[in-house]
Amino acid sequence: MMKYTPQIIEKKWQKYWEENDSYEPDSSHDKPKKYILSMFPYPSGRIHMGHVRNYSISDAISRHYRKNNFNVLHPIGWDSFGMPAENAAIKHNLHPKKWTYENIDYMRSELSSLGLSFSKKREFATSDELYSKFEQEFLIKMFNEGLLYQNTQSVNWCQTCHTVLANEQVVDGCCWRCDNESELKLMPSYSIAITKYAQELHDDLKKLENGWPKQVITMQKNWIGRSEGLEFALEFTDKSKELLDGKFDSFEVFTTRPDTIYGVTYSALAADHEIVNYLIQNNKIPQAAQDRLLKIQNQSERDRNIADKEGVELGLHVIHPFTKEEIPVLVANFVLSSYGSGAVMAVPAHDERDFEFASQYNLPIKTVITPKSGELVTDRAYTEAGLLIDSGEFSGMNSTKAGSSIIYHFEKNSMGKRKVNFKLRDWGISRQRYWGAPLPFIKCDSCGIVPVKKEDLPVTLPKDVKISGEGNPLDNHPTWKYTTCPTCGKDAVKETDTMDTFVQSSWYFLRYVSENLQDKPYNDEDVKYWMGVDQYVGGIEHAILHLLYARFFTKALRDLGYIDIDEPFSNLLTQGMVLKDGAKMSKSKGNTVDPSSIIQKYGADTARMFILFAAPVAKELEWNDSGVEGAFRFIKRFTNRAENVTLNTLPSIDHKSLSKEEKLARKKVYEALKKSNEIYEEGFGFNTLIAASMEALNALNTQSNEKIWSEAYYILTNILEPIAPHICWEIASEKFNLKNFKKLEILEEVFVEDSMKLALTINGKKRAEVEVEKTLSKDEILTLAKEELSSWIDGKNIIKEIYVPNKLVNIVVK
RNA sequence: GCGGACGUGGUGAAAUUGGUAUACACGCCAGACUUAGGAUCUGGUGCCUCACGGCGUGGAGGUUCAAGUCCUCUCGUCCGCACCA
Repeated sequence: MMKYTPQIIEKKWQKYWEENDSYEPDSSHDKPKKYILSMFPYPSGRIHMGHVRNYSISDAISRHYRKNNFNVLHPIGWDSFGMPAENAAIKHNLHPKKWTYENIDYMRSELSSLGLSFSKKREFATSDELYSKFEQEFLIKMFNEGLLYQNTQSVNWCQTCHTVLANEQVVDGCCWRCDNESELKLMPSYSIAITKYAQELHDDLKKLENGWPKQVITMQKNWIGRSEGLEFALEFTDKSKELLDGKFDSFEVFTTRPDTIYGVTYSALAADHEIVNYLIQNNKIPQAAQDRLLKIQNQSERDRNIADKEGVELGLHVIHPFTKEEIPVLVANFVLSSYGSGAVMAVPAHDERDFEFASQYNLPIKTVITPKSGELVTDRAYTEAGLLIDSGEFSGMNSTKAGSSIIYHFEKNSMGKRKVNFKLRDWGISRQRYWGAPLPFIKCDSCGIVPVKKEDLPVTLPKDVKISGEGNPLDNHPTWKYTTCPTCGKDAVKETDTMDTFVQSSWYFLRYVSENLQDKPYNDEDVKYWMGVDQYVGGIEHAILHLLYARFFTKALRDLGYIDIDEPFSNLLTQGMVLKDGAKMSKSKGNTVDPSSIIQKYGADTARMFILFAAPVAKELEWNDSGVEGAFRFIKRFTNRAENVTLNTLPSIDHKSLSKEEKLARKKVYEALKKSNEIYEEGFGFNTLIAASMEALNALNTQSNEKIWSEAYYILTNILEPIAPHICWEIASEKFNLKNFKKLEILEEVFVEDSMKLALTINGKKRAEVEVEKTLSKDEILTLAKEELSSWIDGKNIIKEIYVPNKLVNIVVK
């Protein structure tokens, strides 16, 4: 009897795969390819169950396609820049680089204990200087093409730590490390002009509809926030122009509801609109109003979101473009300067915010849209479409038609134009950090910002660095930043900001397509062959940021002439979280399960099988120790029964001559094979594939035909190999010399049966079951059914008789 | 508030085109083997009922010979966005 000893056989096969380079892709491009990618890990120190789930899924997919004769690329690497390394440096006085690369070594060994079929020769870390070199080349190109720029913008700043905080590092308005309140500060920083691609990023979501989860597409759509409308200028009255010293004649507003334009009763500006700033700087409004404006200006985004509506009168008026009435201009705290033109036309009768604001400040409310049917309500804003009233020549039109007519009118008379606006903002990539990729620019007093010369790349981090948590370590370094200007040769300083780590993860999938080239990031032929990623697997938490940035980078690199694809990830699978006791596993909650201890106790195959069996891949997975035991027991049983295999090849079997049990066993085995072909095409239902395999083993146990056992293991070790590779390699090599690891044909004959089971139902309710020969006619079957069901029919009228072949008979009685 | 997803046994979950609800597993119960069992094997297990039978996929209606599946309304849970004009 084969004894199941995962600790021994798993080591054995891992060593074998390593020594034979079993999972390196072919360098030739002859075969059809599959690029299977799991989101690369941050080397935090140890792997967690989320990693196990992620890589178990991508590994199963990779192994499946490899056996089906695809050339498979399934790489792994490390997203290795980032703040935890600096925090470790502060806390434990470790150099970030040492901490990071030691973590990588440890996690690499943890991952290999899972038996993952990674293409290891392409492994790299994003903190490798070579990777930075190519990335810096991309960034310089972006800079030269105007896709990367520097400006001064408002950032989250911690006064205590003297550093900029990323949005996600501000927790409840406070610095996540020192807990002091974070504030907004104007600082020079680098931004990538992702907004130039807003339209394409929006439009190309259509191309992903079949390959990406709907939810992710929706989230990206919302984030990009495309909206169509009308942009036009509101002109000041002469008196107001005078107040503004003739500096401003008008300002632009944007609306998605041009049909409501006759309902405009006031206009609102953002608190930091340039006109408002002019009024403040030139002392044109009372001190009290200025104070309130400054207060609103300095409010953090978070405070602003929860604040009540607040307005400040400016004493300015504009002229309504149609009615020529004078309407007041105010500052409203809910108007954002970062969206549209930072100013709105306000229609209180048909916009909730405008209504609330108008009620609060006693501004007029003028109804111009009525519902097509039903009563018009006036105690709140009516925001639906309807019919226009009191709207001059547009009265009587419906909203949609009026909207386009009004835009047409504006365009014809050069008063305004159709406009598309996006919520998406440019991507600020400056971080005042040490452990990040340096920005390859030099600041020169005479020449401004100058890219580092190509031959001087990469710009690398200094090794000797003091990381105290205060200030920017690169800026504080005694010598690092001093250099000379590449253009004029005068003294200059290097840029001391480093890049957001999302820059590295925006193109790592391109680096994998070639094997560690030293002189360029990748070969063009390799990109052509391997891209796009056929299956991307990762957590839903990256639904917006990473996936949007990577999509953008792909398009930008395309336009810069580097690559020739539009979208990087053809298919996306977002796995669910791993929970314990109903909550996400986390150290602070103390509900973690360490993958390594599970592997030690049960083996990697058990861990992998449990995690794929316990829930559908996209759903949350509740960790359950008894469930793990169940997976372990199945693998043990599967191993023990292998003793019934006596033939070392696929036997030929005369199906017709088999007993009922034997036929059923074969059918279950081939059903599992069929399932295994289906799930990789659609849905990745590993849970049902494993269930089908369990059913097959249960059915096999009811008979003892050696041929059937041998055939079954020939097939089952093949289809379970992607899930539990070690034990399947062990059994398949022992019994079949691994000859069964290839595409297997489905024998349709095992599904052909001469009899069928029929449910006998009365009014749709199952009352009996019969097994009948398939040769019986419909009438014979109905007669038989009525006999079987006589006790239910007697004394009643039969109204209808329905026979569905292979399924049921339904007799309708009254 | 807006948008999306989802509600099936004690638990995780199955269920082609509408066609036998609860596959598979966990747990539980009983038995076998055993010095022992938290190992292994066998059988049972939706709920109510002694039984006949009845009821069952969040709830209420509807379509249909037939509804977990389709339609309408409703309740609940989760997720995302959240003053974007």
